[in-house]
Amino acid sequence: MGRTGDGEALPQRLLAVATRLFAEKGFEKTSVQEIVEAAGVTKGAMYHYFAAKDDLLKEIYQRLLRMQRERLEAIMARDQPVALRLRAAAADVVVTAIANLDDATIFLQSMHLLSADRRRAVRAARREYHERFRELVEEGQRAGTFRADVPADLAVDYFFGAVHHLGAWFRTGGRLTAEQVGAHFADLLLSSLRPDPPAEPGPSR
Amino acid sequence: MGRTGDGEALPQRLLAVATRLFAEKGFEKTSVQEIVEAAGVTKGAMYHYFAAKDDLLKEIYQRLLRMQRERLEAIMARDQPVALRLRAAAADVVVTAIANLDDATIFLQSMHLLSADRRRAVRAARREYHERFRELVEEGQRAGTFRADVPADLAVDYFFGAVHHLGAWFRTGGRLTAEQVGAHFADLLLSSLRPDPPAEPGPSR
Amino acid sequence: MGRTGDGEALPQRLLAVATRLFAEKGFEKTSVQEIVEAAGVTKGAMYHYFAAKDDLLKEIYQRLLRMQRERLEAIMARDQPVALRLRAAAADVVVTAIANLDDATIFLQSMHLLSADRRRAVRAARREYHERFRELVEEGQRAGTFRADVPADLAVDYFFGAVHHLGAWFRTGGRLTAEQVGAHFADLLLSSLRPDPPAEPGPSR
Amino acid sequence: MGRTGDGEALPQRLLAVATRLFAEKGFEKTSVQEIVEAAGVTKGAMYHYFAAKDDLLKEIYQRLLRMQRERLEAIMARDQPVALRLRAAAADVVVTAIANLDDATIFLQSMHLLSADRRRAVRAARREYHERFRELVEEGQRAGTFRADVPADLAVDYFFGAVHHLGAWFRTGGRLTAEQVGAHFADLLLSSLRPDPPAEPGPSR
DNA sequence: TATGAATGAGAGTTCATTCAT
DNA sequence: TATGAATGAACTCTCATTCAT
Repeated sequence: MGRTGDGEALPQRLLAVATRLFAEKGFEKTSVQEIVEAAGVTKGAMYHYFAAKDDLLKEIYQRLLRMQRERLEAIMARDQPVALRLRAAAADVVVTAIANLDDATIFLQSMHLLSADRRRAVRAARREYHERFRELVEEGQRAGTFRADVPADLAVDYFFGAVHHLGAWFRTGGRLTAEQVGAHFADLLLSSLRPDPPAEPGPSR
Repeated sequence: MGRTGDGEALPQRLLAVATRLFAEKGFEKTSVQEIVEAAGVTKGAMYHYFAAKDDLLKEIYQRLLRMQRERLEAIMARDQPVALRLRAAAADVVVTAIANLDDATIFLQSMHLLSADRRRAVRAARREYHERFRELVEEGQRAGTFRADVPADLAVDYFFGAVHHLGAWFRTGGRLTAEQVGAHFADLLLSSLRPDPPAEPGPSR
Repeated sequence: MGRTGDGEALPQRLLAVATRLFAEKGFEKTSVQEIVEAAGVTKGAMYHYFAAKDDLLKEIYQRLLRMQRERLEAIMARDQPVALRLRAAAADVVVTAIANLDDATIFLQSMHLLSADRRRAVRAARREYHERFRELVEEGQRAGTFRADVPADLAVDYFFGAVHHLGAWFRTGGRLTAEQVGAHFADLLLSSLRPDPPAEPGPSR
Repeated sequence: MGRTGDGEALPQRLLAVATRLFAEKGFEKTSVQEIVEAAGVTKGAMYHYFAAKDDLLKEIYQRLLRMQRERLEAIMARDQPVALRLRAAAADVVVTAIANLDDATIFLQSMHLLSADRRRAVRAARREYHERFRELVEEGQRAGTFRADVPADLAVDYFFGAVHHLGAWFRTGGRLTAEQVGAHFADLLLSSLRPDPPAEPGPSR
């Protein structure tokens, strides 16, 4: 069949189980044995679908990157002022990251464990994503909507640092909803890019 | 003796070597054997000073946290307007993190590998540090210097996310110096906390 | 059908592929998966024709032994002086071994991997073959054509050692052709069996 | 201590045990677990001395090659006619191979399992050894003691084939002693190299 | 203060084989 | 006649840690 009694294809089930365990205990502290036991199969079954434990990680990364990329493209294509598009994109990436907090946590904690080749590939994909984001910022800078004295890539890295860090403090059911955090983060980003910087001395060159 | 021919006490040398290797290859991929070989001693010597491999990690954390905490206290004690103190603190944490980028990288990548007890302890120390930072923000909010419609802790987490993420992109000798990045980050933080937020709809409750 | 598009019956194709791979990489380092992939089928198909991986080995052995046995019988049946028949048989076994060097290599390298039962059977078949060869030697010894102070079976083992070792050094396209090597080997065998051994002290008892 | 209660250093004991098991069951069918159990230690102890299972094989090879090489050198250095020296060398290599039949058996059966690098190194060492042997043959050919119409290297390969094959039939306590087999083999070699080859047609070029 | 041999538990991975379809 | 998902057992190797010296 290719299906088990649990109503989900085995590769997907293995991936779901692995995602949960990796987020809970970390990639290296999660043994293949634990994964297959949690999925109710044997190691051989897992190695039938995934050539190595690393592959599970790779799949999780690709899944997350693909989704974020698609959402960003959709937002960028809107017919709206650049500030609105950036705000929407920023809020959306936060909400999406929270909705897939396990994936995002794993991403952050485990990328350094990938083989050099894989790491390079994942980094390239992420860089490409950041560059799309940066284009939005630069567009606003050219239009005078955003201040131009902040390097666009620095602003983007600043923002994504905050996003990646969500897993360290955000708790579902806590004081703020994912949407509220998204709105706040977007607001902070937009505020920090407003022209007319504060009177205090900024960085001079 | 307590000193080896290399002019540094053995515990410190072990710590320095471990810091470099952990940052390079990750904590779990660095074996005790590699550490002692790089330090030019044997395992027994290491276990004489550190009860476990974990202890090296703990020491690295404590060293970083202690330093950051001391610097923050000194800045907070200044007799300056709150905005200046926050700006100074923000810029300083960036410069310090970059100056100790190995430590900061390890912090981020390996905390989930500590035993539950140790992790709790480290988290508590870091939370305390963040709270001191938050007090600055709240002081400014009460004084009307900073906008009050952004939760202070969210703003702090936002900022420290960016700081923790430095290791992912900052390169010594790159386009920007540590000081320039610190100034930019501080500027972005202060900008985002300015009163009269942008006209676009912010988050409502 | 029993035939694939490649114009060869599947069992034969599997055997041919396995022979090549076993000779290249060794029996144990060749996985069933590799064999079926190289043959362009799936595992199930192979297990339909061969009950076990061992069976492929058995077939290769039997094929080689059967052929050598048949050729030896034909030569022994000739109406020629015994020296000519032994020379012809010796040269032929060399040429045949070289023509089927993969089979011979596998024979030598992998026999110890067979199950005890199979190994016994293969050994018995080979012993029988060697005995036919020995009969030739003994016939010549009785007739005075060959020296009688060398045990016939020892001489045969000596010769077949050399034959089995061909795979270790013979290279097609090298300095000597298979026929030349066969002639030399036959010559060395016949020479060593000539009466009137050399003057130096032979083995005394 | 570096010594166990059994009065032999552990690396040597492991090597001895491994040699016996490899000869009995083959390298690949002997697990590391079996080796260490037979030696009465744990896996870790073995890996403390041997970086890999392969290393045991390498050691066995080197031990055998070193010994054979030393004996050959000693014989070649004698002040004797070349025929006597070749006879002595041939008889000695047989006796030595029988005295270390386990090593020799393993050599033959398992060399193809070594990594490419190691295999190359072992082959080079063996080739060098064969070349020393060949020099003896060539010396005799130049002196007219041996027939010159047989390529010296072919004669050497012929002889060593027979030697390598000893493990397939020689049994201690059987009809012939190691010394008798050595004498016979040497006799066969010398006989086959006698000048004035048999009247029957030899290989023509 | 330091050595390094040895442990013991477990890691990821491989693979011949089975079997429902 | 053939598929390929799944098993289960075994494999080599790693490693933090201990302890007699």
